[in-house]
Formats: sequence, structure tokens, C-alpha cells
Amino acid sequence: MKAVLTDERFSDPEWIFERKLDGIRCVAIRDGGATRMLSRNDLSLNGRYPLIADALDGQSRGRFAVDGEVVSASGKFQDHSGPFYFYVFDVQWLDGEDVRGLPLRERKALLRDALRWDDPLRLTEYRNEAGEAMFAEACSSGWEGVIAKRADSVYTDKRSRDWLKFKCEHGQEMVVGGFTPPKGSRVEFGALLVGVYEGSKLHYAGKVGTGFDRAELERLAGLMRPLERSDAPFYDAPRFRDVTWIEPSLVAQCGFAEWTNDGRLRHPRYLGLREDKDPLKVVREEAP
DNA sequence: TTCCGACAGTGGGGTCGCAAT
DNA sequence: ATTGCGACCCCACTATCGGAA
Repeated sequence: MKAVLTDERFSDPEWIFERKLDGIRCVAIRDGGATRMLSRNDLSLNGRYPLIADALDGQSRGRFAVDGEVVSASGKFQDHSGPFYFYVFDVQWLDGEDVRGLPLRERKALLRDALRWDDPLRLTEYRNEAGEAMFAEACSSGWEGVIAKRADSVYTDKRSRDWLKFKCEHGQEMVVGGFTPPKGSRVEFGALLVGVYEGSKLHYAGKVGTGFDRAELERLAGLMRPLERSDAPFYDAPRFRDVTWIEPSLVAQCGFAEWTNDGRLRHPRYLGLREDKDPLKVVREEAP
């Protein structure tokens, strides 16, 4: 089951709300013997998270299939040092019985009693109705967002509007300092190379390669072509092959999930050009 | 008719392992 | 030993098409 990103923010007694966890999706299946931990791509995760696999194998219940997220203790996806917890939020099978057709609240009740909830296994908390309060809390806590689930929904493997994603959004202006070439059917360019000023120096903050339609690709290419120059405007850009540098005079509004530890944008996207902004005044905006 | 869901194809950061240098 | 690359994990978005509404 995958959630659909939405701009809606609502509270509703027919819905339940969970913290959006920033980790690796995992379905754990046990049919009598050892538990198999499977990634979204059906690859085994047992070797990567042996303590979680051991905890699942140590359960007295011999047959179950549960769905959850493996999260590092720091709560940060980039942190791969562990320790790791398995936050379980749904159950598909229990004692050989397919429970996917039961309403979500009933599955939640079954899940609560299905396993022994000692670390590193954790039952994912959820809240009834109060989606807006949950969302505000999530963003002020530095979480990624909230997952809203229709309380009577059945479990399906398809993406469904019964699961919605409220993401805590970040966005700011970025200076455009270059672009990469297009591939395949893409026209004009692949991604913009963007940055922000640190004092008088322009810091490289990563690439933005999505958010433009064909017309916008062509419009931006036309604006960038006269600005080409031979050297990088960034003081700290990595070495690239096949990059075209430009004078840092265009400002793009960008949305992104967060800043990475290396000062790059995570999950970046282009939102539009800011004609009114002085590039020299574009700096990193700190989280409130 | 319009809208929605699913798919393919483009693009990103980060990690890991393996092959080429 | 270092570098490059693909295959994974996380994703956002555009374009397209067929079926549901």
C-alpha cells in the first residue's frame, strides 16, 4: 500500500493519522519457520537488520505477515549506523488467515495483540480524527509529515486514496549556476545546478531535475544560453563531466524535503522562476 | 465529457558492492 | 588505492492512455 501525496490538511472521525516515518519499508512474513523481511522490491532485508530478524523469530506466534518501516534510532534516513527499530503499522495475515479485507481499525486491534512489542519491534502509534493537530505537531517536531488512512479501508497492494501523505514542506529561492545535458526524450537540459550564498561565496546545494514541463524547459534554456561561462560560479561544486556553467543571475523557487548533512537538497523540485529576487540576497533559510 | 489511476520515463540524494583504472 | 558504475533505498514530477465516474 502506497500513500498519495496531497495538499489537503483535514481532521475527520472517519480517518486515523500516523507519523510519516523516514526509513525503509519492510514486510515481515513468517510461516512457521524463520521470518523473511522483504523490501518494497521483494529483496531480503534479514542480513541488513539481524537484530530485528532475531526479534521476529523469537515471537511465540509462528505465522504472520506484518507491514512496517525500519527506522534508525536517530529518526534520520541518512543515518545508517543504527540501532534500528521496526515500526509496524499493519497486518496482512495472522495464523494463516487473510485479514486484509478487514477494516483498518480491526486490523490495528489484531496487530496490537499479534506480537510482543519489545525493542527493536515497535507498534506504530496512531491518532483518531485530529489530522490537522497531528500535522502541526509533526512539522514542529522536525518529522517528515503525516500519513492519513481511512479508518475502514481494506489492505491493498495498490496505491490508493485511502492512504494520503501530508508532507511538511520546505521551500526557498535558489541561485541557478549551471545545468546538465538532457537524456533520452528529455529536451534542452536535464537538471539545474543550484546554490545559495554564504557571505560572498556561492555554495553548491545540488541539482534540481524535476518540476518543469516541456515549455518551461525551453523557456529556461533560452534564458540560460546567453549566460554561459567557462568556470563554475560555485566555490565548492564537485567535479562534473558535461556540465554547462552560467552566470549566477537567475533565481529559481524550489521545494524540497530537507537539507542533507552535506548541505544538499533532498527530494528537490522546481517550482518556478523568481523574477523579483536579487541573486546576491539568496541565502539558506534556517528552519523555524 | 471529464477525471482518476497506472505506467513509463525523466530527474534528484545516499549507500553499497564490484569492476575497471 | 581510487574511481566509476549500476542496483538498490528514499523520492517528485510530466506525459500518456484507458477505464471509471
